[in-house]
Amino acid sequence: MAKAPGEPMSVVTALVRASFLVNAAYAESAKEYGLTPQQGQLLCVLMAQPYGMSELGAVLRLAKSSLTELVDRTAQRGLVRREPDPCDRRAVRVTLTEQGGELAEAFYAETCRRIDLLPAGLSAEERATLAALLGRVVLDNNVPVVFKDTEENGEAVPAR
Amino acid sequence: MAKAPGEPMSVVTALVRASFLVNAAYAESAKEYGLTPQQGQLLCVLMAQPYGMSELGAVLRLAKSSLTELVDRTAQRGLVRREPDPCDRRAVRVTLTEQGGELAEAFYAETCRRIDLLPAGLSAEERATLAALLGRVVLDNNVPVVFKDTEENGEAVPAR
DNA sequence: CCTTGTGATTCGGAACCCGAACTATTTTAT
DNA sequence: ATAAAATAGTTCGGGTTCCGAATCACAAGG
Repeated sequence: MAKAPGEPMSVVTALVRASFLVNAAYAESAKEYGLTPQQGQLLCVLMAQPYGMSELGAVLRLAKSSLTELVDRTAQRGLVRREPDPCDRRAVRVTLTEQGGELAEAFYAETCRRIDLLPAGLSAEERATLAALLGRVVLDNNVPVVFKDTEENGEAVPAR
Repeated sequence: MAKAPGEPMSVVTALVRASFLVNAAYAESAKEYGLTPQQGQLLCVLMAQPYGMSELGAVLRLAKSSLTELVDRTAQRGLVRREPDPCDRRAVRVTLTEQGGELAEAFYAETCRRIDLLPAGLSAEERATLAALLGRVVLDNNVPVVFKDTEENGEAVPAR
């Protein structure tokens, strides 16, 4: 049966509902920059380095055809471009254009700002604990780096 | 600049990447039941009670037209139905059919099982702490109940 | 040199998203 | 009591996203 109101939330429910919250903040941030969430995610992934399509598809967990079209649409806007792979004439590498790089940085910063507001009700120590635990879940499950980690996006967890 | 490998992950990055992880598990669970993630989410929300379209749209954070079509598709499959609102002839109420209720329960249980595996590398105490902190973030941000909370989905946080 | 495997694209089909406009009904103002 | 305004929900046009199968070009292996 459903829990009584005062009863604490399970970790499963907390993860699902937190995900819903983060998705909404991410989508709002993307919208502010005239991006769709998928385009925003593509730009964020490419901030680290150019990627081949196969690897990019693995990182984003998309079917090959889905990725081809996402890259098509994003390239159409001048934000990314396909470059020939010098080592393999079948392959292309996807990289940010100058315009795409600038938009990616701005979108990334705004997304960091918005997401950083979500745990505002926690103390610094609680934030650090949350980051440590959630970070371990992320690492344990080999989540690809769909969002880079820098000092600029919220204070880092103090070293142990 | 990017952090050194050993440096802890920020709470912002942890939230975004954890969200990616949860989304993937959710989508896999939906697929196993022949549902799309959106249909699964609709079913989960309706497990609690029937909803009017306006309230349902608010909970799911969808435009009115998006919800109309989502309900159309899900009703087409016999999983939900629209009922007239006895108090307001403009309004309809969306409720689960018997078939939809059964599928919702199965999908919900499987999703709980999958999500419950994600923090498997944490101790029971760490899970409780994660649930408490993430739960507070969820409550602080007024996240709608897009996923119900019962004793069955992972152990609850011990009472304080 | 031929066969197999890989990288990426194309295609058909479906789901999903939203804003504007519309219809029916309820609520509010006169 | 009637008209105007607001609300509930649907329709429509346009766009994004998803995927499996099929295809072509190229690389690797036999």
